Amino acid sequence: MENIVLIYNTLSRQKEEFIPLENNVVKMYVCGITAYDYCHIGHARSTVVFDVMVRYLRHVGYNVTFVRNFTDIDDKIINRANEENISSEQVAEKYIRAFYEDMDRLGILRADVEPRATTHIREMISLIQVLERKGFAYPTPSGDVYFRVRKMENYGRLSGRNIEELQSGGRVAPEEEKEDPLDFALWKSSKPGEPAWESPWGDGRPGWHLECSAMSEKYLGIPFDIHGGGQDLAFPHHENEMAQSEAAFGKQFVRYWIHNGFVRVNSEKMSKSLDNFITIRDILSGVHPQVLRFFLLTKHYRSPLDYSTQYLLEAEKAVHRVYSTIALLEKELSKSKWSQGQDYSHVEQDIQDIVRKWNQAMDDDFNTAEAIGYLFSLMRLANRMAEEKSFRKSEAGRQIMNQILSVIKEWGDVLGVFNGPCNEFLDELKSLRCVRSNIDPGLVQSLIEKRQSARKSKDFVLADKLRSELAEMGIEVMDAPDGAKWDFA
RNA sequence: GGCGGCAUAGCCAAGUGGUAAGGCAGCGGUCUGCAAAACCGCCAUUCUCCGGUUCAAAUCCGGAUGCCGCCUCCA
Repeated sequence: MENIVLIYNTLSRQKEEFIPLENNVVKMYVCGITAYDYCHIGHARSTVVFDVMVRYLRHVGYNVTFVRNFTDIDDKIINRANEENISSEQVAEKYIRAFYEDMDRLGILRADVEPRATTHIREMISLIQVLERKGFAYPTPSGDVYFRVRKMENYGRLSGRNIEELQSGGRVAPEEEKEDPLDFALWKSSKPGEPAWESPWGDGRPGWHLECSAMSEKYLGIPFDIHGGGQDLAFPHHENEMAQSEAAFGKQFVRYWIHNGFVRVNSEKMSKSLDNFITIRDILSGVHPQVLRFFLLTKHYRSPLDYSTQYLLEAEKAVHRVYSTIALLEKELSKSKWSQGQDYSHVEQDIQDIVRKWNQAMDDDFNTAEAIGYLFSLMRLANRMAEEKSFRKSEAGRQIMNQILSVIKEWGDVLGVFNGPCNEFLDELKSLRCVRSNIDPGLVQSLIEKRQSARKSKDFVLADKLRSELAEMGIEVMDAPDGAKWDFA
C-alpha cells in the first residue's frame, strides 16, 4: 500500500497509522439508524463521512467489506408503532425505506451487508448463552438478562471513564433485579402485546447493544479493523458492545474506533431530545443534495459542524463554482481543432503538486476540509489557464484540461460530489432556486428576449432598464457571444 | 459534581514546533455598450487572555475566561 493513512482512534485518543489485519483487506462496521423516524442532518453527516471513508479506502487500493446495520426493534420503535397504530415491523419498514430514499439522493453507496437486528435473534441468543456460560451474564426472575459490568476488566476504556466515576455519578437509579446499577440489558422480557421472540429466558427482545456484537462478528469476524458511529454512541453503546464482544470471544473486538462529531444548531447539538432537528427531506426540498453533501464535508469529521441556512447557501455557491469550471472545461474540450502550442509542462507540475497535497490531506485522518481547499486551488488554476487563448486552443492545453477533468472526476468519486453530469446539476440547481425565490423562468426568458432585441437596436437605456428589473428579481443576465444566459446572482 | 473537546480575519474554515491553506463577503484592476462570470492584486505581523519551555509556538506546558459534548434514548 503506497498510502499511509492516519486514523484518529478513539481507543488511544490519538492518530495512528492505519494497518489492517490482513494486508489490503479492510473490515468495517458502522452503526446505522434506529428506524423510528425520518433521518435528520446529523444522520446525514454520519452516513456521509463514513461513506467517504469507505470510498477513500477503496480509492487507495483497499478491499473494503463494509457493514452498516439497521436497528429494527427497540423501545422507540415500539412507542412509535403504538402512536401510529401500526406494527413495529411496519414502522421499521417505513423508515428504512425513507432512509434509502434520503441517502440515495445524497449519493450514499450501499453497504456490502446491511443486516437487521430482527433477522439475527438466533445469533444474539447464542451470544448471550456464551456470556452466561462464562459468567458475564445473569438472568433475573422476570426474564431479563443483564451483563455483569464489574466482571469486565478495563470497562470504560473506550469512552474514557472508570467504573467508580460512573458509580458516583449517582444518576443511575438501582433497579431491583440488577446486581449492580451499571449492568446493562442483554435481553429484555416482553410485556403483553409487545413484539417478542422465544428464548431460553422466556419471551422477549434483545438489548440494543447486542445486535452490533452479534452481527459484526457474523459478517466480519473478530477482531475487525474499523468500527464507526456518532460521538454519542461511544458511551454507552460502543463501550457496552466492546465489553460484550470481548467477554464473549476473549479477544480484542475492534482495532480502530472512529466517531464523528455532531451537527449543531445555534451551537447546540442537534438531537431528537432537544427537538431542534431538521430532516434531510426538508432540506432537500430547497437545496440540492450535492450541496448538502458538500456542506457536510467542509469541516473535519470529528469537529462539531454548525448548521444554518446561510452556511448552506455558501456551500451552494462553492459547489456552483466547481461545476461552472467543469462546464467551462467541457465546453472548451468539445472543440475539434487543436494547434501546436507552447510547452505547458509547468502546469502539469502544478497539478501534480495539488494532487499530492490532496492525497496527503485525505491520508491524514480523512481531512476533507483541507482537501476541498486544494480542489479550489485546482479550479483557479483551471480557470486561469482557460483564460489564455493560446492554451485553450493548443494540443497541450487540451491534454491538460482533460487531465484536470479526470482529477476532478477522481476526487468527485471519493467525495461523492462533482461526479455527476454538470449540466444536469446546473439545471437542477437553477430550478431549485426558481422555486425558492418564487420565480417563473418563462417570465425571465421573455424579459431577456425583450432586452436582446433592445440591445440589437442599440437601445441601451431600455436594455439596462430590463437588466435592473431582472436584477431586482435576483437574476443576473450574462451576455455572451452565443446569446444571453441567466442565473441567480 | 465527574470526564472530555473546542476557541484562527466580518462570516465559514485548514493548519500539533519553523514563521498563517481554501471558501463567502468586501475593496482596486483586466474583460464588457453596461454588467455577470472568470482572472490579477489587496484583505489576520497574527491565531481568546495571562504566564512558562524553546534559537523558534496558533501549534508544547501551567493558569484564567468563554462555548460545547458525554455521564440517560440520541448519528
